[in-house]
Amino acid sequence: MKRPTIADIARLAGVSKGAVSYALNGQPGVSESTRRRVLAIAEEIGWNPNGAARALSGAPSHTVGMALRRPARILGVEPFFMELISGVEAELSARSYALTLQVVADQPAEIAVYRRWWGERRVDGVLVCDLRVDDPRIPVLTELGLPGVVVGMLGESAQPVSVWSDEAAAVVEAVEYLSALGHRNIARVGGLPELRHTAARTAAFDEVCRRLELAPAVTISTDYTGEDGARATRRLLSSPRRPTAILYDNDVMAIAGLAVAHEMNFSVPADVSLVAWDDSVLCQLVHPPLTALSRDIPAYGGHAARQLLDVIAGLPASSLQDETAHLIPRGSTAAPPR
Amino acid sequence: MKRPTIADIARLAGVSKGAVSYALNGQPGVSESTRRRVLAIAEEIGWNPNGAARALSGAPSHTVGMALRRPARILGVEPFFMELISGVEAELSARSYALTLQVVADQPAEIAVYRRWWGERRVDGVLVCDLRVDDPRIPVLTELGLPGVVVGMLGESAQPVSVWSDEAAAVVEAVEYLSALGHRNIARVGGLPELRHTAARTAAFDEVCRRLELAPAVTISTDYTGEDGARATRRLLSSPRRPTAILYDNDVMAIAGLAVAHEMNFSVPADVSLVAWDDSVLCQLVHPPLTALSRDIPAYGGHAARQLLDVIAGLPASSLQDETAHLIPRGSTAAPPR
DNA sequence: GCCGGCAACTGAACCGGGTAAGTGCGCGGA
DNA sequence: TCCGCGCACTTACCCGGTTCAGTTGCCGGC
Repeated sequence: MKRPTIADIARLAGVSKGAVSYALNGQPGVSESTRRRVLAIAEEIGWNPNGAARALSGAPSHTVGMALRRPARILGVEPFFMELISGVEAELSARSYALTLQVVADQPAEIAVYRRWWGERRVDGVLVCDLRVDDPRIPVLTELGLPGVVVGMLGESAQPVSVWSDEAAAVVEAVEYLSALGHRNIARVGGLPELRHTAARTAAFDEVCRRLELAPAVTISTDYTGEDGARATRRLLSSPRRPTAILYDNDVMAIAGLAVAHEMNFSVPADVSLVAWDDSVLCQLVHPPLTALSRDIPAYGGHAARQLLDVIAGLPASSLQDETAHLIPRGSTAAPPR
Repeated sequence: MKRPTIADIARLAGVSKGAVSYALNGQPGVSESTRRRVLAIAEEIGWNPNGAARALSGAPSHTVGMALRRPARILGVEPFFMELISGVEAELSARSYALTLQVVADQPAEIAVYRRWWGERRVDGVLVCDLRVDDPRIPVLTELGLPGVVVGMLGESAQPVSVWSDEAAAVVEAVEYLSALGHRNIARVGGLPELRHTAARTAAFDEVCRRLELAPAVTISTDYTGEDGARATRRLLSSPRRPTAILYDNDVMAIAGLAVAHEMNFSVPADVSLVAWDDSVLCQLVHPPLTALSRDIPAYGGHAARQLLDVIAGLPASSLQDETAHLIPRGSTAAPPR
């Protein structure tokens, strides 16, 4: 089936292409009767604007890009990302924007994708995740003038805009709670150390442990996978200075850690307390249900999407501090063994 | 920053636009030395092809579309969809295709999205999910000539191509297993009855129960949510003819059902056996771990993506029968109470 | 020495919309 | 009666890459 163009409409309506364009775009320059006739014909023959042609004339693509740097197969089991994406998608689809996802292998590939998207005018802006310390992606976005919003830590900086939450406050809440239960030796299974928010959490963890005069803060770095979380948990529970509580940087690792505790015949929470960061439905379904630092991740993604659309629209947008994760005590935390 | 165009390259190389186009696309018509010079200049000034301009001349968009008809916020907690998407994305990104997701409210909206994508030449093809009986989307794709691959039941039909698995065989395997354990009264918590694969499962369930001379097959229809699964389970476990085994059409409902069984003080598997369909990591983490009909969903998505790329490329593609889900017995199934 | 044929280009049209500049016409005012 | 003005259009060119029909220049063969 041939796609109808404005030239077809023009022929049927007996006017010129230009007049049709004015009519379809609500521009002045055509009479009301002509406009109605043109719109009726467009509707009747099922005309849709050709995005490519519009884009050539500088129109926005109504698409937002997200390059994800992780193995695609991991995506499906990472609730955080999927909830984030669903929140982004909810906000975008409400404004008739589409989301283009591209999984990339490494940072150079991700930067190449941004350059390509920009060169191809394929997206109007991008959401940048997993911000690193001195992230090379930021100067690239600035150089290209590609609108971008950072999801996660960047701080109060105006350019680029970011949506972030107070990681330090959440760490403090969790550690103070465990400390109040009587724990003196708390370990942490942390995420990738080169990520900014991991660094922020580690710094806050170190500081609060010092302030409360607990055992020196131990953080084991992982890649966020369940396997790595299980490995870290095994190491912690086998060590001579075995912690009585473990704080995990995501829910997948916490659940894997719970399975390891069972496997090693430690009772949760009697022998060891566990706290998850991010509170997907998983945390409530395991036994015992996991105490978690909970936040509304889809909302987080939605806010990021909205900020990005504002930046794209040229509206004044500033960095937005999202809700701080708050502790939801469940069955996986209790006083330490005497 | 201004985006460089082939006109810029042409000026710098001292040749015409046409020559540059030939050089960049590996077409004959330019000498090797000129080609090298053009490529070097393109590289140096950071040229990227403008996708819009290419698309205008009929080039493919290297994008595949997927319209998802469900509330965006649900997406994040539905392991099946997320695993499917991750598998699709893995296959696409390996071939430098991007995936455009769009959440839609209902079927007319979904069809409108297809028409728009087609009119805008925004995607080269689409993946169609949740096929219904007499699905109106299929004739629309045919009418538009928009390449599409159906994910899920369509059968052996050549047009459009589908990727499917043998739902009936999986039902039979599960029921025969339960029957061998001694169960005579098996109920099923099924998905949306208007979906094709649900219909196939229901038919197979009815038939195998009759063949094995079990109690008449009871299927309760749900919308796949955990809430609906819990409700259905409560109803089944409260009924006078309480089943000794329940087969769920997805994992989320099975897990919700497990929680209901606990809440009603039934022991699993001593009092009632549970079987999940689709085996996300969830099933292994709950207690007892759930017996499940397992299949490799990311692979399923990957196959669908590959079929779609073949159809787009005009290669001869035919419907593909994917792996049949196979039963993985775990702790949630045992002989019925005496 | 002339012609055919080919490689290596050039120039222009084209894709489908957007838009600045130009045109024709009717109408009101001086 | 003629001018000026503004509406309702048309014309023409732009965006950036593709493609086809020419055009040039070089080489070989007779």
